[in-house]
Amino acid sequence: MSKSARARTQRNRDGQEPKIHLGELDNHLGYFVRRLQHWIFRDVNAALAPLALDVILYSILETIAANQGAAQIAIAGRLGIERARMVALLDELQQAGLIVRERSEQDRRAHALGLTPRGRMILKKANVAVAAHEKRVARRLGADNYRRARAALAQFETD
Amino acid sequence: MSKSARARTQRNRDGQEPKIHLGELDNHLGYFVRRLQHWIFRDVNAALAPLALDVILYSILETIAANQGAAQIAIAGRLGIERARMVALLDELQQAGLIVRERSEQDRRAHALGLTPRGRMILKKANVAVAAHEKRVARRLGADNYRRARAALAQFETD
DNA sequence: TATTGTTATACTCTATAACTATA
DNA sequence: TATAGTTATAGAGTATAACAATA
Repeated sequence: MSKSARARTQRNRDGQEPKIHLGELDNHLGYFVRRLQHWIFRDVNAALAPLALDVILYSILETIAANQGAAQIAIAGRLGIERARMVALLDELQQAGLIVRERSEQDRRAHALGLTPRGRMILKKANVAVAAHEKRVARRLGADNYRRARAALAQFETD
Repeated sequence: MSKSARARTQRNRDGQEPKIHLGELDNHLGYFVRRLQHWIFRDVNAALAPLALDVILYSILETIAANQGAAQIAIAGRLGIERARMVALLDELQQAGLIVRERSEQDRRAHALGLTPRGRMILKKANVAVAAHEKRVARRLGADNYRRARAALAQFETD
């Protein structure tokens, strides 16, 4: 190993950690997206924890609310959740008394999903918590950056 | 269930799936970030697969290259990887002959990480593949959106 | 006492395949 | 034959705790 390389394993003179550079990663949107996503994920989950929800359960509740009577596979497909995994997530929401699964009259293979009164009440509280989280994201990112990022990313459509 | 709710479990007249709305999710940066991150993750991993790498192994290689001689914990900390998980990832890179772990002369607990000649060669090819991926992201997002998103997100600093 | 690398464990997430009841 | 929901399983990712060597 070169002398300069060896030097980087040491602490600096002032006792600080040596600064780690990112190389090409600094030019890749994917790195920044992953870093932001990680922070957002933890912050929003902390915000939802008092309601016994996480961001996935919340997203399912909100999507059911916006599409009363939709089938499991439709909600799962829109949110990018495997239908096999959806089963356990809906079991959880149902056991918590937040949703109902009724057999669809049009297609008796399908379950028509809906919120219970309690589900609507919890969702309302969740939306308050998530709005507060969203403000933290905006403050953290800076108001202008937040607006620009949201505008830019909102136009991305998955296959 | 109401008649309108019941209607949404059906296909439309033209046989198309009924459109699923996102409700409040449409106002949350986190939803867009997650969606983009998912697409990027799959695309970059497909780009790196021919080199027997994924985006995590690539990120480690690139960061080692930019910080020759750094310790495992320093690289792991910068990339947000648990040091326990780092062990298996470095095992993989070492078995593939891409990196070396030398005992640090300054701190004999630590491993000084470095790339082998083969590691440098593979990393060079990986950076070509990732640059092509980055162009796909930019095209998919639109050149302006891509620039705005990168500029906005680059300023986000994790704790 | 604290830290680096390591091992082990448990939990979650993802991806598949197969089964049932319906279409 | 194909689809919606379900069950089961294997692999990957994440989070912890504990240990040996070293600081």
